[in-house]
Amino acid sequence: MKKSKTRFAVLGILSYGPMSGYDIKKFYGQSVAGFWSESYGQIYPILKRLAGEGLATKSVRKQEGKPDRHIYAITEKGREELQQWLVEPTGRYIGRHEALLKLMFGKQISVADNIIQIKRFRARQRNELKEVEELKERFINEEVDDPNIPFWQLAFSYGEHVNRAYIEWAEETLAALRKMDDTDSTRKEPD
Amino acid sequence: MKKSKTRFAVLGILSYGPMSGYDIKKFYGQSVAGFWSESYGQIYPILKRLAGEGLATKSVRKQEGKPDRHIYAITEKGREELQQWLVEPTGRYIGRHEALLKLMFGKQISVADNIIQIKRFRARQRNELKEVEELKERFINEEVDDPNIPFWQLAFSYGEHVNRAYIEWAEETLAALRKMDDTDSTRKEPD
DNA sequence: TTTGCTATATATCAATTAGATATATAAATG
DNA sequence: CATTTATATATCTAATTGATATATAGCAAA
Repeated sequence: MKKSKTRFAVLGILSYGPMSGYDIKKFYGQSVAGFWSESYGQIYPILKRLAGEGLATKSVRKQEGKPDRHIYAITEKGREELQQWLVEPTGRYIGRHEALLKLMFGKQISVADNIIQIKRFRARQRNELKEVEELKERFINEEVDDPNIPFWQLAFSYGEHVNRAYIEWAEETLAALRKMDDTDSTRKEPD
Repeated sequence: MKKSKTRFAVLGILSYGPMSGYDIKKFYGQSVAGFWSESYGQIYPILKRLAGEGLATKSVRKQEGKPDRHIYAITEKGREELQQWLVEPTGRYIGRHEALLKLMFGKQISVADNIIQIKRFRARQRNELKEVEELKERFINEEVDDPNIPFWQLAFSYGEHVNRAYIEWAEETLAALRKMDDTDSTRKEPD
């Protein structure tokens, strides 16, 4: 059977403190944007399941105007299961960068079109890099006093390394593409 | 509605020449191992669908002892749809490296255990790097004369850049972890 | 001032993807 | 002689993604 990573992504966040599904989604859309993500479609069912299994407890905080907040807190049993997972070896991970897939079929389009795609890729990763750098700064200087910060910094550093690698590769790839002879292309020139 | 990347991963491979589902799976498990993957669970249904939509044609080659080979070939219509997709802008991609997720909850385990995990990560990526380098060499020297090789080389180069970034990050992370004070850890020392 | 956007919140659904397994034969390995 | 690896197609469950539904409030622009 397959093992859900989301289950532990949720349990892990709860180790930071009691939270709602909305909070969890926000965390994975802001703080670690770029190197992890989760969707409501899994968060809410998993929170229910965790509560059912005694790995988390649920409490409801009523609010006026807005929907009630369903707050989940990790239990001792939950923390133990989390720790057990944390020390387990990790399986192989294969990413799926669409830009790279497209490049593999680059011969089907013009060199110019390939260049456009790689430039788009570079632009995106430059932007992601900028965001990670800002995030990193934000946690160094002002704000928040959280014992998990040292580990988040390691994650930000990951984002920096990987995005820099993407950008460097894009530069090299652009240079290589510019040297390519367009007559190779299978694609028909527009009439 | 969501857009399947596998559909184009299959169509794209068929642009290299007629192939069976088995061949396609083999390609995504060998040649570009590490930066793309596909499963039978999608390949076979998609091949059928592509044939149904006139984007590919099917022919059966009988074999003795072994199952028949169902060979699919891309049609002109299929090539056009592929090219259209190739020039489309690409959506944002967020990877999910389990090792990184685990690190975010690193405070829940001992520094020593965190180090073990990062070492495992480094070992894996070192291995992946070695494999990419070998693959790259193999296509430079001997073997195969395929017009798509220049594009595969760009993909191999991607693998080198990214894996090197992973490894460098792991080194830095190990250094940072070794400086960390273990008394922070929430985890109880074994009795 | 009303329209649209953003934020707060929970929740569900269909489509996509991952990973394992079933079936069957031949060749290679120990 | 037994087991593993390779050839092949095919299917199934579970996990994941991405969009949408529902409902209220605050804010800014047209």
